[in-house]
Amino acid sequence: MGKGRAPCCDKTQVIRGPWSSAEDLKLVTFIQKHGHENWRALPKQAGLLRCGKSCRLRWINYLRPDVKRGSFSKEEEDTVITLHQTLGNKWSKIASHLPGRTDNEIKNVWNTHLKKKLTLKDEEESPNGDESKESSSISSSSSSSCTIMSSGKRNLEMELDHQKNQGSSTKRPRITENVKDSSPREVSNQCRPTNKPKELSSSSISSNNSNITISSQVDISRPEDDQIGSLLNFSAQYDFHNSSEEVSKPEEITAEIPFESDYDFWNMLDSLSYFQSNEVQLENAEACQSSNYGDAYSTGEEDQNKKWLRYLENELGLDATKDENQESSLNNAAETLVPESFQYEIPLKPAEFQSGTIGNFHLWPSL
DNA sequence: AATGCTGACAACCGCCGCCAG
DNA sequence: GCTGGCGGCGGTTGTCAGCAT
Repeated sequence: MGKGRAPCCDKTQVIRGPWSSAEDLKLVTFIQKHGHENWRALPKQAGLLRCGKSCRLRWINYLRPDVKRGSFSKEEEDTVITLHQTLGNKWSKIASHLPGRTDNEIKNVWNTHLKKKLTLKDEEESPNGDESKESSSISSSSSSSCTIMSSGKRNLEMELDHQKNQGSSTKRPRITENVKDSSPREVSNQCRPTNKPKELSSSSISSNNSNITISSQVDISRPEDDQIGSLLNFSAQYDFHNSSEEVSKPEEITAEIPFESDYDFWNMLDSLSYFQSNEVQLENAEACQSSNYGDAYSTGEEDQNKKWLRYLENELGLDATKDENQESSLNNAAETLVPESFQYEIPLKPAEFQSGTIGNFHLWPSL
């Protein structure tokens, strides 16, 4: 009534910007337990000082267990290009054809990579400077683009291959040496283009598994960066396969933990000294592995949850083995894992992350 | 070594469509 | 049929790592 649309949330009462691992932990834990029937109410219920939309985006684009991360394969890129010709900027529709890929990710890939490639190709194909060429290839649903694409596609594929061999090969995952925070940028390093993309797929035991295959995307060259990703594999107690509806009914637990493809990953973890020195982490890693084969689930759901939560803590670097402070911090963190309590506070200024700690929490192991 | 540029991507913003009341 | 709330979508921005100079 003359008021206009009410804002989705009070901007002054919510945290904005990159998500901390503590927030991720809260969100994942809450959704795992309660699902996400009401995004607007979720932040308050989960003890998060975030906008519901922000929670939703964070979950869908990053925390959701079936999100496939890492560089796009040539097939995926081709699929995006093809679908974009017919669907235009309907990223969500395009994403629906690429299991595990989010609309945001596809949009980013298109805007930063594919669009330029197509433009370059078109210019090469039509050096006469036909003004229509660019729009025909880039424009969303132009039917005329099919002609150009059909002729340019082979070149595009070659170029994509070339680019993979050159561009991606020189890319390095971003180093978290001096961790400012646990923002997605650091966490997402797990799947940045690596110098051995082929190895990634070959290391996957279940790359053709239509089920969750996030693990196959893990950049094994930086296993320590895969903390969130791997924990989310493990956290997939529900059948997350059905995208956004996956956790709406928490009671439908399938106890499915698609972790098998991480065998090499865990072997690599074993070879890392700092992990070797961390008994808790190894213990939980082993528990995680055994859980994959169903062993751990014989101990009951509560034990599963505890194991998962402890694993979660370690994956997030909430290392309890260092000293008493950190141990008590772990206890505090564990409390936060029980959604009923919602006892600890998130608010953490970015500066607090500079030393790699959040308050008492040890974020990442220093290398 | 320092600086600037570029690419990549997470996150935000605002609009739209659906749906319940 | 109207209204408001909510989820979803697409466009845009901000930030930072890596690279080039």
